[in-house]
Amino acid sequence: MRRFHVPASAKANPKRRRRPRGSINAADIVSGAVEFCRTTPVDDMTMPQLAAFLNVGVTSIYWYFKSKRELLDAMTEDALATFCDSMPPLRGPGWEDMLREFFVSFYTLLAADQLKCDLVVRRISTEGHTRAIRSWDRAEQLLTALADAGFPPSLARQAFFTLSIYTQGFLLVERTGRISGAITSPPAARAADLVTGGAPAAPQPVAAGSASAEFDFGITTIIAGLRHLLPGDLVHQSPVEGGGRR
Amino acid sequence: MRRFHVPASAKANPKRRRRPRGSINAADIVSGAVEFCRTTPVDDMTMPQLAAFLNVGVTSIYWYFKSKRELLDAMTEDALATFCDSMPPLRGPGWEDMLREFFVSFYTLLAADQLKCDLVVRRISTEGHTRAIRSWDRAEQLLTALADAGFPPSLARQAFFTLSIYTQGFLLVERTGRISGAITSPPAARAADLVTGGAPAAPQPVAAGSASAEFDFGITTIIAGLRHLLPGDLVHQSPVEGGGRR
DNA sequence: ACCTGAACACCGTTCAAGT
DNA sequence: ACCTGAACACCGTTCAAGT
Repeated sequence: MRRFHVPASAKANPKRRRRPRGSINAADIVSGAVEFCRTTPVDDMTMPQLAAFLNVGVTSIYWYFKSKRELLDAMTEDALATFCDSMPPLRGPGWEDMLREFFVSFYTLLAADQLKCDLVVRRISTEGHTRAIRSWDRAEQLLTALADAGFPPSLARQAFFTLSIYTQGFLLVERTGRISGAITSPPAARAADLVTGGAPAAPQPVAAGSASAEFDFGITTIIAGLRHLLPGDLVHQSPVEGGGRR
Repeated sequence: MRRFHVPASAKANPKRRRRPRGSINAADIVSGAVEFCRTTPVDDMTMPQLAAFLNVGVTSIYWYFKSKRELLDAMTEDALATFCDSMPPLRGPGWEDMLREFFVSFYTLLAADQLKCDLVVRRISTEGHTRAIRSWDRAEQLLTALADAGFPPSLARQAFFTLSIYTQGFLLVERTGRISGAITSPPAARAADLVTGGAPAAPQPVAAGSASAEFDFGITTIIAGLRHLLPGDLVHQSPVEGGGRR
């Protein structure tokens, strides 16, 4: 008997009343979106969903961000800032420990935070390479330390780049693995299985500890390889005994 | 004066006439989709767009694939098969050259084919690790060769895994870099630049040759690191003499 | 059995107001 | 100036036929 049909999905929460003028701002939207993504993967975040979560009209978001892309960029900026802040200071006694600790922190921090991982890793590769380091003092310190250890600057940058790619690759592979978790098609499992190498033993559910052990293996291997490229080529001037370098 | 308004977008090409019974099949759809993606990135492929390209009703696709996901899986299966076929046989005289050639081919093949890269790299990480190799004979050959060279099986698998992660990481970073190419917001360029390490000199347009040189650096470094883990530890049998653990 | 347009619930974004 | 619902063009998918 009703005259016009309003589909349930179309009318955003009818209880909500018009908000007063200054009741939201860009920062609130970003932090709200971050909070929303503690529950839902960023890729599934939707403007209407976010608006409902924030208790605003969808259109209001567009007053502060002219597109979803721009909002995501702001979230990324945010994630990047807190990520950089939470990276511990460098402290290894030698360049090898410094490198290892840096990238282990890098990995650990992002592996523990799904949203930060999605945002930061996705963004990281997006910019030019050379000027990248300049904007992050911790990274620049690392390069300086490598230079002090005897690496020519271009070698130091390549070393950093290699470790960075490996770490990002590890995170990305872990992430996409998590997402598409259980693949639907059992008949398609033939060529589908590929390259990925081979985890220790666990067939499917890779334990957190084991993933980290696998990560460490790569870092250790790369650092061992870098040792060879040191111009002085002292390699590791006594076998192991001392527990390694100095 | 027309009685009903049909929006232009809604009526799929009006010239097209109903197709006869057996005029399409799953294989045609997959190969058509692959052809379509020579022009458009997979991520932008749309069911209506694909249908128009194939000159079928959208719904017809759903007769053969019950979802877009399933179609993409079929395309991936396809890409994986031709990718495996085009991997050249192993031939390096030693394990080091074999590893290097394998992963350089891996990289080169996928770097040259946007679609294959998107599909294969995305899929690769999706499956369990251990059984992955078993399904690809070339990979299994490699592991056998590593075993012959003296690597214990679990070490061989970890070595393979590390190189694989690095290669995938490199491809992914290159790919996402290409996609979001020119970022919209110049003011956001601050913390946005991060980690990525530092390409030789080119500010933005990374030359193909330079990317490949960067890739090679990482492969070489990792292989050099692996040399140290050989149990016999002949390393390069002079400077280090005793070598390390055991 | 195979092919199809209309329709549905959703999305990102814009328009044209309301305050 | 800031907040808003209605509307638009699109998407993936399903329905209810047509042949």
